[in-house]
Amino acid sequence: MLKKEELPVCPVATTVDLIGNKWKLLILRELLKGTCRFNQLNRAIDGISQKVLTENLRQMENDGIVNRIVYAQVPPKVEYSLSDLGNSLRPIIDAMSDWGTNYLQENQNEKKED
Amino acid sequence: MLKKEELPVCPVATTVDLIGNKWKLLILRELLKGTCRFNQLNRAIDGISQKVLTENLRQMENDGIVNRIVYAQVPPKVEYSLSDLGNSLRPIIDAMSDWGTNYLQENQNEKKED
DNA sequence: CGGTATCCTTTTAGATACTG
DNA sequence: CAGTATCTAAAAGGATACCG
Repeated sequence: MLKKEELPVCPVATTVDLIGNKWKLLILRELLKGTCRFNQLNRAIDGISQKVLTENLRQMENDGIVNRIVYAQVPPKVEYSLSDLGNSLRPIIDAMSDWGTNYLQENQNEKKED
Repeated sequence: MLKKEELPVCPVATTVDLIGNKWKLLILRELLKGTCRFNQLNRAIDGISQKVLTENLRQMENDGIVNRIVYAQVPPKVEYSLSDLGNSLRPIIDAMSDWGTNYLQENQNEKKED
């Protein structure tokens, strides 16, 4: 039996530990649109480097959020997609998208009034 | 933090720029429960240092998410609370809380089967 | 109590070159 | 194409001392 002390007690902290950083949230945004190849992700996520993208994808794969399929062909083809667990994160990204949309609108209105 | 003019057009990226890091998400979790004094926050957020807490609170204040009220008394009393903008982030933290709750339950079940 | 200031360590990220 | 390896720069965070 698992000791309670080994589990983070707070649900928010648990989620934050798994996806609470800039790059993972942006990777999620991209993969929620559908399966993606490595370079597609690299281009779609503004400012991310190959190294950082690789590192974060590996972590998400280890955490069971992302699936990685390697096609045995030349040139190589690797497809990334969300697992069921990854897909279940959609409401979080949706909430962020909704909030951001609203925020950008307000911001736009402010600029008009200037 | 990006200046307003530099904000990416993407709503998710916008939200991520404002609150997409570990400590801000945990500060939000705490302040969504209600007004809080500095040391209360410091104790409630596991592992955060005084310095990091101060820095993040200042940024959130500058971004219009957090209100800071200083009472002119000795010993000092400073209360932090969420602005309307800050409160409007609630659905995001709620979604993270819901997901985390589920994740912890699944994790618990898995361990029982071991 | 609620901070600042300073110094130092750790973590994260960028740049570049190379490879199956 | 999809990485890895290496080195460096920058950002984040910790420890400690001090203050109104």
